[in-house]
Amino acid sequence: MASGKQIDVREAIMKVACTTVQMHGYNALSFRDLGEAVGVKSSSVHHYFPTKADLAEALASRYADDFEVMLDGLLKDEPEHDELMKAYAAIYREGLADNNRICLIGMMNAEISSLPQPVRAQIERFAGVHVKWLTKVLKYRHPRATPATLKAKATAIYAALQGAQIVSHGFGGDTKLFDKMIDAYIASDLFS
Amino acid sequence: MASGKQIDVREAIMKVACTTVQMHGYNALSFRDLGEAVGVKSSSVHHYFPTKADLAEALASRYADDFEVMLDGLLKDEPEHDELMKAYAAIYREGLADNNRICLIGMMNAEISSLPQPVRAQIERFAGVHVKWLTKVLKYRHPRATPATLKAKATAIYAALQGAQIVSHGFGGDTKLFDKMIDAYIASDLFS
DNA sequence: ACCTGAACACCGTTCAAGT
DNA sequence: ACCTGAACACCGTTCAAGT
Repeated sequence: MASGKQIDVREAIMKVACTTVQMHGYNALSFRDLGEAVGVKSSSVHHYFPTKADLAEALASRYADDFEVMLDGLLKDEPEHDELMKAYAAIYREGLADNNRICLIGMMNAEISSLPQPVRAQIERFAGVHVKWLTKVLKYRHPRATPATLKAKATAIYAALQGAQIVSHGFGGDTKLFDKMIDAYIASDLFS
Repeated sequence: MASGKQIDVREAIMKVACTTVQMHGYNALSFRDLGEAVGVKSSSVHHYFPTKADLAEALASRYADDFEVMLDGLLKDEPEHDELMKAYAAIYREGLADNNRICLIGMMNAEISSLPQPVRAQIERFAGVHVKWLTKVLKYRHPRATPATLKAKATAIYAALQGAQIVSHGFGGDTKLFDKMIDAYIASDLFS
């Protein structure tokens, strides 16, 4: 049987809130707009998320969870290194192509000063998930490289993609610009 | 003789506003706080900058101007390529080390949806200044490379630095993290 | 449990009024 | 020219009151 209505509303709030933050940012997110979008008053939104920070924490936590599953899924078919890296870059590209959305955590990185500690913990966890995954992928390519070297490169790749996405976001979600950056990353061996 | 008081107030507003946006973002910038910081009421701030967007445009425009001068200044002594790139990366590092500030335009890239066209034009001009300068630097190294290849690499370097800075910003302005990313960029030949 | 309206101190903006 | 207070519709948040 289907879940109660309260879960639907909570779920609807999170969906709208996530895409809104990805498009416009945490500070541009309004509880009144959020309520209107899901058909309740802003005071009802507070019933599910007592404060805006609580909502941000829930969004960041689930976003990290989803990426952990998604990234592991990419490894299932044991694809080649270059295909894996292209698939990873494609994730960032898809956000831009769909209403000029950027990574939720990329946006939160910029707005970090507005976000309290529990949200920051999720932001760091998200980065950890990405760096761990990229380190794993790089290790197959460079089995004799030191863990520190692999991790540094993984972190650099993560940052480079966040940067390519945010700069492209500033240019109206220009996917052609994004593609050129990715090609240049590949040409410089940053991805290999 | 010294300039009139109106210039001092206008100048003070811009200085405080610039660092505030670099630290907290455009959407976190308040005309009331701004007035309090410079000793006037918020309605007086509107006398110098009719709207918040006008202030943002003035900030972005001057920021682009300042970088144009600063970057050209780096070429004056005709330093070696590697030194130039390290000097370029050091600019981003300095912001992080000073109250976890990020590039004004990097922050505006994230908050682009809150910014009207005149501000976006300055954001694009700023990116143009950086890409043009980086292309020039890269051309000395690769005199036979095509303009398109050089520009693509220059754009990728610009985005990679923006990303390294924003991710480090999310980690409390962690300059050690930033340095590791830069080292990985250098190791992968992204900067050469 | 879920929702609401009213209140509070905030926000950008406008404007008539001061000097 | 420069500054102000008051008003407007917004904002997150709280809370007593409903069902």
